[in-house]
Amino acid sequence: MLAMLSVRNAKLCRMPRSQEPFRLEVADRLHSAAIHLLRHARKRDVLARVGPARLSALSVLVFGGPMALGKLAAAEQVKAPTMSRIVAGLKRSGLAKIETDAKDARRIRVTATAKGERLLQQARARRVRLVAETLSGLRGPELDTLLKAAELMERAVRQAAGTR
Amino acid sequence: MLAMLSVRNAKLCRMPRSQEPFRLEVADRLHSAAIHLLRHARKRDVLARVGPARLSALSVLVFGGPMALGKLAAAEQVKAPTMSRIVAGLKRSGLAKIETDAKDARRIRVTATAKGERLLQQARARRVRLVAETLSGLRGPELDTLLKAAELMERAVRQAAGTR
DNA sequence: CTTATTACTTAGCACTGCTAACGAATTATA
DNA sequence: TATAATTCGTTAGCAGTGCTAAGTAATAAG
Repeated sequence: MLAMLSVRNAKLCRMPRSQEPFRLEVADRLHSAAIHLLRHARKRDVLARVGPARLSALSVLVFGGPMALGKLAAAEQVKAPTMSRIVAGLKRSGLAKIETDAKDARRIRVTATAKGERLLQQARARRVRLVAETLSGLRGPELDTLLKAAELMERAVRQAAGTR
Repeated sequence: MLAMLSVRNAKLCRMPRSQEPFRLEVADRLHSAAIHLLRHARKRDVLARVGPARLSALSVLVFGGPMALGKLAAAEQVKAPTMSRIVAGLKRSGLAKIETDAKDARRIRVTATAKGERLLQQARARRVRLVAETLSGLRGPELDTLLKAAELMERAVRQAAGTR
C-alpha cells in the first residue's frame, strides 16, 4: 500500500548521492515490500507470547553473550529506557537474568537463561517458517535474488549505522 | 540480531515445500534484514507526527480511493477495531473524513482529505529518503538486485494473502 | 572534594495490535 | 411477515513498544 508513489520525477540537479532517482525508486519499493512481508508474517505469529522487541533482544543475548543494558540498547537501536523495560519483561518471564557488574556498580549484566534460549529457538523457528511459507511460491533463482538482497540490506544498515 | 540461527540442519524428509532448507535460510536472512532496515529508517523518522499505521492507511486511501472500514482493515491486514481507531485518529487530525454509505447504513466511507494527501506525500518522501540514505553505499547492480527482491516480496505476499 | 559524566530506572505520554462484548442494520429463513 | 442469523462498525480494556524528561547512584575529572 505504500509503493504507489512515483519517485521518478525527482529533480536531478544538486542532489546527494542517496537521492538519485533510481536509488529513491528502489528505496521506495523495498521499504514497502519489507513492511508488507513482516506484517504478513506477524499476522500469523500470535503463538509467541513474547513480543518482537523482547524476542529480538533475547536473540542478541543468546548469540552475543551477556552484556550491559546500554550495549544491548545500542545493538537494538533503541533508547535506554525502552531497553530497560524490555529487559524487565524478560526477567519477569524468566527468560533473562540480571547481575551487577563487579567492576562498575552502575552497570548491569543481562544474561539469557536456559529457558530463554529454548524459547528463542522455538519462536524464531516458527517465525522463519512463516516467512518461508510466504515465499513458498518462489523458485530457486528467485530465492537466490532474495538472499543476495538480504545480504545487501544488512551490509547497508551496518554501514549506515556505523557511519552515523 | 535475528540472523544468526542456522537453519541448515532442518530435517529433509516429509516437509512441505516451504520448509526446504534453502527456503528457510532465505526466509531467515530476509526476515532479519527487513527488520533491521525498517528499524534503521524508523530511527530518524520522528518528524512525521502521524505514526506508521495511520500513514499506511492514509496511503491506501490516497491511492486506492475512498473505501469502507472493513476493506481498509483487510488491505492493511489488521482487525476492524484497530482500523476503527486508526481512522478515528485520521479524522481527528483532519487527514480523512467519514461519510455514511447510502446503500448500507452499517458501512462508512472513509476518504482522504486534501490535507491528508499533502501530508502523505511529504511524510512518504521523507521516509523514502531515509531508506535511500541507508542504501547510499550500494551501486547500480546491487540496487537492481534489491529492486528485483522488492518485487518478489510483494508478489509473494500478495499470493500468500490471496491463497489463505 | 567538588563537579561533570555515565548508567540505569521511573513516570508518563502516544501509537498499535489484540479479543470480547455491544448496538445497529441487513439478510436469510420459517 | 416475523424471527433468527449474519455483517459492520464501535467501545472498553489489555499488552507491547517507542519516546522524552527527570531522578538516583556510581564513577571520572578538575
